[in-house]
Amino acid sequence: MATSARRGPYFCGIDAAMDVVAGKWKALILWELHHYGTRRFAELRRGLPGVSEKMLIQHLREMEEDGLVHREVYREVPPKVEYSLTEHGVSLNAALAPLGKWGTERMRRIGAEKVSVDVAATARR
Amino acid sequence: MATSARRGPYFCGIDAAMDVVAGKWKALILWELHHYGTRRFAELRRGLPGVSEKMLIQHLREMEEDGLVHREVYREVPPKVEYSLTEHGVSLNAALAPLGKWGTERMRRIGAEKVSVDVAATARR
DNA sequence: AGACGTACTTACCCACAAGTGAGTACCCAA
DNA sequence: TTGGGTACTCACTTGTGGGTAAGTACGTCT
Repeated sequence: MATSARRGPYFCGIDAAMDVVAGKWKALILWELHHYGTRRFAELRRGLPGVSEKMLIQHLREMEEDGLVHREVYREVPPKVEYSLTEHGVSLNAALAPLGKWGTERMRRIGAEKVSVDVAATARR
Repeated sequence: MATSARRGPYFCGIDAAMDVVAGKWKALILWELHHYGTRRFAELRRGLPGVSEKMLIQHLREMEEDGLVHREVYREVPPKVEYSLTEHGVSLNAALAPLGKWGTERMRRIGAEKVSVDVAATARR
């Protein structure tokens, strides 16, 4: 089956961290979960404009395997699943903060634009 | 021609930073250049066991385009090219430090091993 | 009765990141 | 004269990350 579980050997810590964050949407998922604390599948899908259901699930599963997110299933009539960050997910998110700051600075430098839909969500925090 | 130059639109700062760091060897190149200050092409190749010449050059060129590394050519009999970090490269590397720390911690947790050759190369200087 | 919402799974496809291997032009040491 | 070192370029191939679209099982809304 596809991806995940490289689990080293790594060249260094950054390599190990990147292995876990690599994937088009993982950093965003991390950020969403950190921001909202806990989110349902469909909420995440709506929060990440452009993500496909396949990739969302795949990434969530990998991040669960890597111990970054917690998956809570409620056996209810309309299915309900809640995702949240584990302590490792939280600490990873914290470790990503300086990188995010650098990236924001870079966006300012090169005059890159933001994805519009996200702006609303970001502006509210 | 291949890669590079996505230049947004980005979802957020992390997205923008990842765009620049994405690539199998970029973080390692960053680390090497930061560690040694300035390195020649062949030195980098030897310092990153397993990298192909094609990828090394490709990544170096992209990082140069992104304003992370400086390329100094000496028009000498045996060609000589020196690579070093720009101030943006240095600051990016600094922003990656917490991530590296997190990754190292994760390696300890899951008991991942390091690539051996790198250890020797690092120890030697 | 049909559309829509929940949370997925499965199959198929393609673009591109990355690997392989050879070639270039020049010089030096054995 | 063969081999190795400098720093690349170019053509070809492969692996896979990610996209698209459909199906599933159940329930409510209109």
